[in-house]
Amino acid sequence: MALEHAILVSLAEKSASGYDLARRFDASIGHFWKASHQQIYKVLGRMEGAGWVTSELVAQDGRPDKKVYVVTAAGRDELAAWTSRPSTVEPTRSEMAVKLRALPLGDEAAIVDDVRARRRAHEQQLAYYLDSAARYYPRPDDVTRDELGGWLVLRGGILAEQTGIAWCDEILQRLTGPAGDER
Amino acid sequence: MALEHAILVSLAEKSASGYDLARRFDASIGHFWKASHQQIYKVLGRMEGAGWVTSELVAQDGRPDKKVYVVTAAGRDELAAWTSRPSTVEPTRSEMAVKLRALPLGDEAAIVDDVRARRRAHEQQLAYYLDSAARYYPRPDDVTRDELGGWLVLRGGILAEQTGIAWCDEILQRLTGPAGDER
DNA sequence: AGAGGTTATGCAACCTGTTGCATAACCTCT
DNA sequence: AGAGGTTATGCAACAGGTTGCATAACCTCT
Repeated sequence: MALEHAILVSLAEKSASGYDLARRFDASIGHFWKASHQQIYKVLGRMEGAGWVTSELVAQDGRPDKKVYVVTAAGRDELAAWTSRPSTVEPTRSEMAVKLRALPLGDEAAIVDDVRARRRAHEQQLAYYLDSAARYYPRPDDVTRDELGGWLVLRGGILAEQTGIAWCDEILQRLTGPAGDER
Repeated sequence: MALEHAILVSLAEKSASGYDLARRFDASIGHFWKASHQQIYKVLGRMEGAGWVTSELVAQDGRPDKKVYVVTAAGRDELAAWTSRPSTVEPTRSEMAVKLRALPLGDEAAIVDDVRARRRAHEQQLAYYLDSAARYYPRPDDVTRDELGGWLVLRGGILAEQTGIAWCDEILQRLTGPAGDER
């Protein structure tokens, strides 16, 4: 129910083709709302049917034609209306939590490896976010009104990754002991 | 791909009917893996077909019969095998993040209200977790091997809720100013 | 000319989960 | 006897998303 709106936000910033959107979702917005190109094409079709966007075929040289989507007035209205509706809390789904509960029934060494892998993933993502923050928002106190949303989203990402790392550390300490953080 | 395993874990702790499981999912495990009763019944049927569980009709007095599910050896094998497979990172989906990016295009007052509501929800959930921690794990350093998983999951919940509150506070401070945390 | 990569769009089949509804046994309260 | 609540199981239709595949224009490298 919200991929539509994530696409509207992205298109409102800059009109784009399905392919462009898929790449943007791989890079920035996608860190907080994943979508495959198939899903994006499908939803774009639905959105065009609803009159939220219009498309225009653009010929390019050196590469195939593309279909550029532009947000309509109705699309902007829908986006505004959506922001004024209370958001639904997305259900938590933590595979890690289920695995932890399965500890006495499963392969503890493999679970420890899995936690280590998750910790590495969190660290990598955190490094990426910190780099983005330093690059795009060098002076956080001076962010403009237009940049504010992006900055706050990035802050949320940073906080979440740091928390993920802290949780993994607590788990590893309990499972491998005080000397278990070697390697 | 993991509701099956959440159910196996729950059934391994204690055999139960679909109805019992639905209530457990409302209470404890469900905080980390939501499931409706319809979905639980559907999956239980599939699991019985796969031979992971068997069911037995149990007559009760004062209430309708129930179908009690018991984990089989194959079910335990599957659970063990699952724990040794690396977990897939569940895609992040933050409606809040999308709304923040839509700030200049939407209804800012409504978004602020929404953040406040989320903050309250996080606080409520945190209070619930802290209460559970005090009640079931009064001495965290002494948790037994069997309790360890449950304790670590609860810790993850506590950390996540605290982070959620911290993020909301950052957002509110930026959107309503230093005096905006009244009420 | 052919192989392999990038840009670009899309369909079909499938899986998971949600929403809404139906059924039924049994209890308590009026 | 009837209304309303709890316990208990389940189906059908739909929505959202994933996986796998197909197509095609165009580029560069061999």
